Amino acid sequence: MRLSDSIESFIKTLLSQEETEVELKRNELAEYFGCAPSQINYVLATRFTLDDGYVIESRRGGGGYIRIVRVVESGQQRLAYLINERIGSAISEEEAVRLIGQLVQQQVVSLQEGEIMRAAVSSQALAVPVPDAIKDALRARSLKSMLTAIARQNRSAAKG
Amino acid sequence: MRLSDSIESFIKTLLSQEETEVELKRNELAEYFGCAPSQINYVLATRFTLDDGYVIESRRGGGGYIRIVRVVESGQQRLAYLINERIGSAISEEEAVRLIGQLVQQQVVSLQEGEIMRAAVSSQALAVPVPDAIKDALRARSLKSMLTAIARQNRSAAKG
DNA sequence: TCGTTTCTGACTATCTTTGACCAATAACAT
DNA sequence: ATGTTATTGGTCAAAGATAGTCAGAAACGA
Repeated sequence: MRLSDSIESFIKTLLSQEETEVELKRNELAEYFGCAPSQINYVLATRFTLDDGYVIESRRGGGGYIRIVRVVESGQQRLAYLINERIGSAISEEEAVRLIGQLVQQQVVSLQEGEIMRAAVSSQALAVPVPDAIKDALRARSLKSMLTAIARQNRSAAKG
Repeated sequence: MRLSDSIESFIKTLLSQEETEVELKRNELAEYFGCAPSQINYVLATRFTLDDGYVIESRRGGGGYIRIVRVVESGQQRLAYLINERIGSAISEEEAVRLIGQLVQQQVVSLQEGEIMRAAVSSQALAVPVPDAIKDALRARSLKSMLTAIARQNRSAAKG
């Protein structure tokens, strides 16, 4: 078994016992596995991405840490569909507004939350000198990122 | 737990019991925590800034002191300040996250709304090939756009 | 073999803590 | 009143403690 796989399972084991998040020290973990600290970053970058349903938070300096939070839950099918399939890598403002409107309609998000998301992907928000293709990509990323945050919130709200 | 974190909680505990301000002696506090006096300044500078909603006053010499005052503003005032003065034309992810956290703390926006905004301005959301300077500009526009949407919602909610 | 994935190490970035030196104010002596 | 000294707090740069990045080597799989 590869080192990366070992580290991946190790972290997933920590996460699977009721825990939705785990905090660790990069150097300690590297020490434990007898590898370079940067190996930990590699594992996180390749197996604990947002698309995989994880969010990584970290802090440097004394008392630094890496926190891994599992965010995807199969219950939020609509959000999961939008995030993983529907939106893709680029989306126009019109499409985005339509999808957001549907979410409000279906009461997946509140009216105000819908307004916030609309604002974030509005052409006004993206009024900087970059090609339209990049704006569409930005819109897709922004939207998916927000929807993932919502899915994560719903999940922790459901838990308590 | 870090020393800074301990000192921060200590001060916040003093502030949280009905008290809107607290006065202390830098040297005594440093003595109590067994650290260099300048450590106190570090904690104040990093965790009790105006952005965090605090004002620091102090005096040197015999009977000198440091006073920490928690500032109270209405949600609309806070939003207006952020939109018109604080954010400006560019903002880093770290700063944005801090400001959003403060809004949640002050209950100007809900936790979920905060998460949505965080997601919108996250580096993951902005992971497209443009210079950092443009990302910071985008972030500022996006954030102000969202905050404006919130202010507008609040206004119409107050009226109708 | 060739392209992809894994792994490492040097270099960089960030956060914390300390200590030497500076500045302001109060207390005191005259 | 004025000058001197004691008593505070302020600043800043350096050291220490973590984590991040990236180019290239090594291993792997087709």
